[in-house]
Amino acid sequence: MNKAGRPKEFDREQALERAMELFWKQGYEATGMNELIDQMQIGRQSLYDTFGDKRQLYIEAFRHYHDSHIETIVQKLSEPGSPIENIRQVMKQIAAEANNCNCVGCFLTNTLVENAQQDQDITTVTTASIRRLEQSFKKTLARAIEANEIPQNSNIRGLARFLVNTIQGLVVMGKATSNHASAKEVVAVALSVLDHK
Amino acid sequence: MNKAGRPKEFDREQALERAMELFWKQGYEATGMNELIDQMQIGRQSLYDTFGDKRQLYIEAFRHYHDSHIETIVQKLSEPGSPIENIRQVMKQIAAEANNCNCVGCFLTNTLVENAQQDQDITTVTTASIRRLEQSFKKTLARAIEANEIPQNSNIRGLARFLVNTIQGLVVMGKATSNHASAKEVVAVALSVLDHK
DNA sequence: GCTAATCTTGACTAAATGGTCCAAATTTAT
DNA sequence: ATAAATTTGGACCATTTAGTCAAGATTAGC
Repeated sequence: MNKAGRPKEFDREQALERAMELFWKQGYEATGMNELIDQMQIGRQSLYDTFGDKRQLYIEAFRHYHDSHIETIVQKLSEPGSPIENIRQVMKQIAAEANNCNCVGCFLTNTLVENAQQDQDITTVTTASIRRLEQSFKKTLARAIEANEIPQNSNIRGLARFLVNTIQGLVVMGKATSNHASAKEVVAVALSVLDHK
Repeated sequence: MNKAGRPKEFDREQALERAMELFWKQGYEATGMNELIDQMQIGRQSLYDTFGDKRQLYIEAFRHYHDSHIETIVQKLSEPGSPIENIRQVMKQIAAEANNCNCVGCFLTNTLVENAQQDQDITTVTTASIRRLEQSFKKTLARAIEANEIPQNSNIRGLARFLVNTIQGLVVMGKATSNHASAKEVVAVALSVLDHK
């Protein structure tokens, strides 16, 4: 039986969302617990009780990112209609987001670069996100073959990996140039590999 | 007149090389001055006298990276022989390096992700490196047109940006998968945009 | 040999870090 | 009402951080 005590005064998901925003903007090392406490608007002890330590909070924030952002891309790719058009739309949107005012890029990319290969648990979750994206593109490309939008003998695994690779590139390049026109040009060239080959 | 005092006991470039290695492996925030002093094998005060503070040292380390690594790529692209073959070789090499044991990726990419858009001076030097790469690819593609290796009407600026974008993607993906076969697949697809279009 | 300039060494500092302790507050179940 | 369970707030702590200070060492020019 749950002899539940005093209820939490904050919403767990909302606090996590705020933690994610801060980690996303600043990275793991550059973000302090005091900043997190301010931004999350919860007490210090509540934070530690609910999320463990900084590292666990970060991983939880990453999971939140995966569920709220990566899965959104997956869903858009699987929408009805032309599979290739879905891919086009997703790529265009990412190119636009990578060059908007915030310029925060992508939390997955940031985490891969800052923390993967240094922390096994983080490598596990980031790799899972990458694979999820890759599989999602692959399924969409398989549907494109069925719909006769690309040739029967297309190497869909290679194309899927290529598209994920292009996305990661776009996000990094957005930090360098913040040039939407440039990103659009890159997407146009990248998508040309799907044309009437 | 230079009333030169006691000479330095260390080699500036060598110390910088070692600082670069550490920043490269761990990033800016995760690297402490004590670690740097150990790795660089110079005294604390010598470090501050010679390089200023941590931030200036980092920027100097980045310049060192540019001179020793980025310029190497530029040089390989401009070597005599088939321009397209030069591009092929460079892309293949980067795909291999992005998946070697160290898995440190590329210092330019790391810096872009961790520090650009937060620090103006860093944004300046990283953007310059990206532009340098882009121009180098563009020149190589122009030579490819002259050599009739690609069509006269090729959009060489778009292709150049696309190739730099692909490189950034490869480095990030290397952190996620460490799968050389996958990287080779990506490069193959990417280079297919240069085929008999 | 003296002086001015530079480098080296290690002790030191003030601030910030991630994390803990504990008492008071608030809830549910009995 | 009371007891058990949980959350809250803030004081607190040990460690680490980037950076400084000062005294001694080593050089070149005079």
